[in-house]
Amino acid sequence: MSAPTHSPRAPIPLNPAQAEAVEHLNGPLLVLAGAGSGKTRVITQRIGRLVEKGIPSKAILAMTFTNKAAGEMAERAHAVMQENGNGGAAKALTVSTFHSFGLSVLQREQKAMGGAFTIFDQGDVLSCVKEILSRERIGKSFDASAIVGRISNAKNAFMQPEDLPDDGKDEYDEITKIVYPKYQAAMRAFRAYDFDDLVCEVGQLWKRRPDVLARWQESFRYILVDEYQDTNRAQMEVLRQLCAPHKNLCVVGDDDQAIYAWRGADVENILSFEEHFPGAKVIKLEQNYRSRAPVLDVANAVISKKLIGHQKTLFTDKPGGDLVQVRVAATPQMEAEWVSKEIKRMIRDFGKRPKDFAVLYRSNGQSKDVEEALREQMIAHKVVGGQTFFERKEVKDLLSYLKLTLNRSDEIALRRVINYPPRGIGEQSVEKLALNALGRGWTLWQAVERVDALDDIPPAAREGCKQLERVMGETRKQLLAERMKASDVARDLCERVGLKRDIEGSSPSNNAAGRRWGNVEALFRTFERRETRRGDAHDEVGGEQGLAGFLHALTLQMNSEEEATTDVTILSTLHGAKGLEFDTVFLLGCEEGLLPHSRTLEVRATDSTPADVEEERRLFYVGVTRARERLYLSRAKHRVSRGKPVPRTPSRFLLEIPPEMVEEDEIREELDPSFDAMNEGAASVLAALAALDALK
DNA sequence: CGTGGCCGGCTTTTT
DNA sequence: GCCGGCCACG
Repeated sequence: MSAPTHSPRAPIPLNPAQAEAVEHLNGPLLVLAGAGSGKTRVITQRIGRLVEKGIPSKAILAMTFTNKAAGEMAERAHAVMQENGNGGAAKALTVSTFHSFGLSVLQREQKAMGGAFTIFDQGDVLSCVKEILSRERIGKSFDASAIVGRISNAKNAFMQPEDLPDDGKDEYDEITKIVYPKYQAAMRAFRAYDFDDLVCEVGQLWKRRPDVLARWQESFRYILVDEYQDTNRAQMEVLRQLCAPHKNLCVVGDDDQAIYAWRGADVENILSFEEHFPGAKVIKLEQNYRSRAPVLDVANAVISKKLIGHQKTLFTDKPGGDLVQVRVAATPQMEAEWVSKEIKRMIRDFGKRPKDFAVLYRSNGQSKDVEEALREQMIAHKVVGGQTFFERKEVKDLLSYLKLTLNRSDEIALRRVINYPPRGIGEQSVEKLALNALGRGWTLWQAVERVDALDDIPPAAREGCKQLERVMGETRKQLLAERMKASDVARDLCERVGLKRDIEGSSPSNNAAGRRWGNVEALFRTFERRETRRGDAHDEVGGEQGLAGFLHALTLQMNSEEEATTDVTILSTLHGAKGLEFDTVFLLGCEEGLLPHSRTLEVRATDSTPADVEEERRLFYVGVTRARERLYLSRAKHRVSRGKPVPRTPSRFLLEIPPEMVEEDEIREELDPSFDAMNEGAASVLAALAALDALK
């Protein structure tokens, strides 16, 4: 992570607004913290202050949005306590995301009910809904992911199946009204929770069981929430429940940085905080400690055009700074090439390091050209986000076997591996098993186990079922009875099902086989790393609990392969860059259709969230405010989409910036022979465009 | 039942 | 231009 949001300024005293926020300890408090205004510092100082005042740190709960943010905040809070001489209290502090907090509540409360449960990721949820659609024989050609989106929206709004209106606005509302209850029933039968459940099932549980709620209210008497603008209705309800008796809720956020409405976040939470929590105090932090004036001017210019929300204007007392640079390239390839050369130049001429730079863009697909160009210039870099490792087929397959070992009701995991590697249980046989299960009230796994009691299963499939049952039985024994380490269990399992053999046999090349098996081995290593790390004594490593805990953690932090990557240039989407800051920021693709993205410009029937161009504006704002010293905004004049070259127009946000605030220039073509190969693609695009023009 | 090839569609952001 | 789904064949 290359975001030391604090280091050089730690000794600077709090400004009056910050101090007020730190000292206001009791009752609801809303801190409207502009970008770079020291909000994390306010939260951590406030935690330190609470502890100084004698509040036991175990009664304090700090909520963040991402795992990364949680880790950072815990670290900084510990540092503050250390400074205050309360280092001993640090361990008992709880800093977690809403999702992992929800998980631990459900885990603790359901221990009595016994048994492991599974967390479904997007892919699992999608399979589940597809399964329901086909089982229910609901017409045809519904977009399952659109339905998933609507269900998720309902959950985010803290709505149960019966809370959905009978008269939906469109056919997707209607189909969702039918599917949602069936989906919930299936999830409970599978002993599975989806991401949204981790929050709203807690709210539902507390609603049903005031006695349980009372216990949690007693254990957490001071709540702090970061990035409050990104919370959804369900999260707000959970907070409201938790704070009901003491009202000690401090939320920090910035409505100008609300960029997750598409995922159910409700800006109303921060806009109406004072209504939700009567008597709330509101404090605005407007002094920016991060960026030079020219960067801030652009940020203010963009955000002042917004239509709703709390008005804030950031200011700085840092003098000087370079004018914001706007660059226009012929193609995205040339844009990327220019970025890489500019970074190289600044490293060479000004002693900058790779980590001083970030390249930001709207969508993951834009990273490819930049990666290539940076590789060409030999600049160390890292692409954040862009789901990768845990999405790989072979990784998901192995994880499914392990999930199934712990929770044999997990039908999605079972379906994934029931015939992988092939063991004679084809699609027809799976459907027969499922039908039998349905008719007899068994789970699918029970149908596999009791295949002898079924008469319409072909012999090959019958054998396959017995084989699978044997494999799973042995694995379960190793894990539960012998309490073997997860890494060893996983290795044995692969051996038993012949995973390596299958990968080698089914891969197109030796190379591909090596890579795929390498992914499996990487997963082994991930297990081993956790087993050896075990600094936190309360985490069991072996056996059922150890594996279950680890699988949950893996699902909740899919893409954080947290390796201390230090001195590298960061490539990230704008969403992924929130909360980070860099010396120099390149914001690529400032074009209509990309930023704002075309998906928000043209509405589609399957959309589950109303498109909002204002959110794109805030996204642009987030990108701009990541820069400390220098900011570059760039765009390409032509881009290839769907195989065809398309002329591009500058982003409306670019046009809204007063011209005197920026310096604009064309990126001129370099006569560097080593780039001939790269420019070939660009040249052919230009040639095609010329041909197109000639036709007209 | 399993495999390979062909055709078609489309492409945001993530706990 | 790429990936994924579908169909036909072995």
